[in-house]
Amino acid sequence: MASKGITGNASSRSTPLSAVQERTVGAALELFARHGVAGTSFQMIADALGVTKAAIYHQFKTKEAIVIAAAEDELARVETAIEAAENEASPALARDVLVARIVDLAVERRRMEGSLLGDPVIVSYFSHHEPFRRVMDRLYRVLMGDDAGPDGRLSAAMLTAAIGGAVMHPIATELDDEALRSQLLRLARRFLDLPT
Amino acid sequence: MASKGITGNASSRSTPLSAVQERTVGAALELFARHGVAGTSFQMIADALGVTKAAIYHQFKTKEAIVIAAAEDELARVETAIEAAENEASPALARDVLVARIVDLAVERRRMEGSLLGDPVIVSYFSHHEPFRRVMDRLYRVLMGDDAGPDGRLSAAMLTAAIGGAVMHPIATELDDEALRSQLLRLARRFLDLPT
DNA sequence: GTCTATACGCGGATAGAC
DNA sequence: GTCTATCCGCGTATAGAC
Repeated sequence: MASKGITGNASSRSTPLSAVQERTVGAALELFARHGVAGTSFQMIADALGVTKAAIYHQFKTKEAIVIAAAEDELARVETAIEAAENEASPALARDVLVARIVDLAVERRRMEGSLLGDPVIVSYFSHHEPFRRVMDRLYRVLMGDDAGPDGRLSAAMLTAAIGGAVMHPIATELDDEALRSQLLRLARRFLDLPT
Repeated sequence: MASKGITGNASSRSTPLSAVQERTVGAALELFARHGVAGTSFQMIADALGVTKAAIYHQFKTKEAIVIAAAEDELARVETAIEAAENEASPALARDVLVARIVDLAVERRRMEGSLLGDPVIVSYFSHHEPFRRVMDRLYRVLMGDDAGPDGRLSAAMLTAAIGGAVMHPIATELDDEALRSQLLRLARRFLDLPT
């Protein structure tokens, strides 16, 4: 669950992370999920890793750097899903696969999605982050087809927001993973006008 | 924009707020929008109001209390929208009105929605908050009809998450209010299977 | 890379006078 | 209700040894 198999050549990351850094980001991610980004301190991350704060400063110069690395880590997961979809035989199949994988991802990582996507730091960072935009572009192209107008991008944003937002919604708290997954999949497909 | 006309009898708030408290919440809300909940300190709120921290502590015993009051303020806006919808002549009309008003609300308050809905404090507070659940129930009843199965609630959650999430999505940053509004309305109606 | 030690500032919160 | 003053703790960050 921590840091294997996310990377590959998928990562549109500024600087590749060392193994130690990956561990740090993994620990941070788990803490972000429980306490929120702002609610997670260097001290907590250090404790979780069994090292001192100073040790972490060696890998990341600021807390923001960790947050961004974590966000890029999550983005890489999405990229991996997109790549899997793009390798499908037909556009229709690609779309099916992608929707399913996005839903899986969101459910599996329910706690992270919220803390990260909601964080002001991340939002502003990603809004002028080229790699992020490219990922969103690929995403919406698979989802909406090449012929999607300029509005396609917002549709994709809305769908991902819907999925990401729904899993962290208070209402979803009561549902177990399986129920949540099947419901989301059904609703997402309806949003895309696919047969349910 | 600050504190008029939101209340009425709509407010399912624990304790009604005094005029001073309303001012404080208004200022807090604006700061939350810009800096996030965690990024907003008592000091900042005090500065915005031109008073000292201690003065604020007289109105709210903890920072959490302010956050909750702010969230309830936003919730009251939703309630007002629901009430307006419920007063419509037909269920179909009610649904149309509600969708439109929810979209309006989200666009108008794009910055708040995100900071608040994403905040861990709010999420956990609302998840066992009866008034909030009642509001969501009324919401989904208007949107989905009385005959909505047990899944109706999640559908409503997903729709509101979709709208709320889309407005704070990095992609939406580039759109002006009017474009965002019309796009969201179109997509939301499609989600509900309404004629576009 | 990791440690100990230390600094600095700020945020949350309280006491008590006006 | 608002002020001044003050406490405490924690988060961020750096220096310098191992």
